[in-house]
Amino acid sequence: MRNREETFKKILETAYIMFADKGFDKTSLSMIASEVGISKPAIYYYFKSKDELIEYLFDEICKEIELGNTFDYSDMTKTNLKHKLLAIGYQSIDEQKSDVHFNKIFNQYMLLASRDEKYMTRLLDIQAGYLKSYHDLFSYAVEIGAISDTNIETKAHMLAMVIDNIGNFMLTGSKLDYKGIWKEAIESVLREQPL
Amino acid sequence: MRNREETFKKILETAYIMFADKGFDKTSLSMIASEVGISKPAIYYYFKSKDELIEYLFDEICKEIELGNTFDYSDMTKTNLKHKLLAIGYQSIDEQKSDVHFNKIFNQYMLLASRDEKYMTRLLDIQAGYLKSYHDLFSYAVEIGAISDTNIETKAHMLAMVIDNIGNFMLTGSKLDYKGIWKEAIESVLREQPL
DNA sequence: GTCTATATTTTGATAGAC
DNA sequence: GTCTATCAAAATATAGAC
Repeated sequence: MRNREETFKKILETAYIMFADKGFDKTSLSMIASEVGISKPAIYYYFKSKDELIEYLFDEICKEIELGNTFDYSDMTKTNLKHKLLAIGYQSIDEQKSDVHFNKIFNQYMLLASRDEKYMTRLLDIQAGYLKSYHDLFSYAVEIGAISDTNIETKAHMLAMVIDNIGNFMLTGSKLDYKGIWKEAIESVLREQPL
Repeated sequence: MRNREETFKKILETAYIMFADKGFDKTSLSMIASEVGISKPAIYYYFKSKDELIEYLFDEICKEIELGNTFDYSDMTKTNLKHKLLAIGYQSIDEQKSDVHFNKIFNQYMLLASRDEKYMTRLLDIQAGYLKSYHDLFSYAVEIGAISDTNIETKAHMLAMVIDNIGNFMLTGSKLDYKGIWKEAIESVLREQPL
């Protein structure tokens, strides 16, 4: 016997994992119910349709991303910029390892978005915020004189592309030197153009 | 009235587009048949199941990728290396624009792969070949003395990450300066470390 | 809140005529 | 080769009892 809140949470957690592992379409409400330990109609007490469950999960994931979408660079200095950037990527890589489900389910929402504007607008927002967080960091680095201000937006986008795709590659199980790749990306970007 | 070969081809083309647009699960054989202009059972004359159709399409796509997975750098010189690299990325970006379906369907196979080893092994092969093609190009550049040989594998992987993810970002419809990002990636990588 | 029972729809797939 | 007719399975969703 569980109360409303506990069951609700359990459904969300179970759906998150099963949707990630098997995909939205290959995960039926019966399967989720069975895994949660309730009957299928019980799910309809909490969500009025499967699509609503999928959408609710999407909202939760979006909120969590938006929370972690900014960097703390209050203690950034001319000398520790490179260290800061390295740490950002390394942390992202480590997080990837600890939550294997996130990227799988997120990629499914990306596909959903290409067919449903409701998802698309939200994802574009997140993407823009994601790119902006790198740009803001570089702007600050320029402000404190840590780097020159040439092409900082493009550089920021380039780094975002690298770390984002590292996540995709990790999903496939390829054993590459991801931290090395990130380090190379940072060092490349920070190398100043010789005149 | 069509002959066997024509109908077969039409089914494949139609399935490719519909699977990309709506997804494997949301595209039924009835819908494909209707679009092709035949009845659903007619499809079973050519493919013994929906899964087989999906798999056949996968094989075709893989073959095509493998064909375009190598670069021609026979005419590479010390002075045109940067131009060569730029051209490779620009071409990839332009191709992306002309075939909007490719990345959509390919991402679905990536998800399939995470649940089916048959797809995974093939995709890992392709991925490895993809990364290797960049590595080989850099090795050749070292050979002809166009660049130093420090970290060339990592650099190659970094570039591959960038151009590959540009494709993903383009899929979302984000209007970024993709060619600028690629140019920045190339210039960053080619900048030699000051001693 | 959760259940059993059931309605409804759709899908993948087959049988068999032409 | 393609069709009509049909099957069996599975899914979403609802009704109504407890």
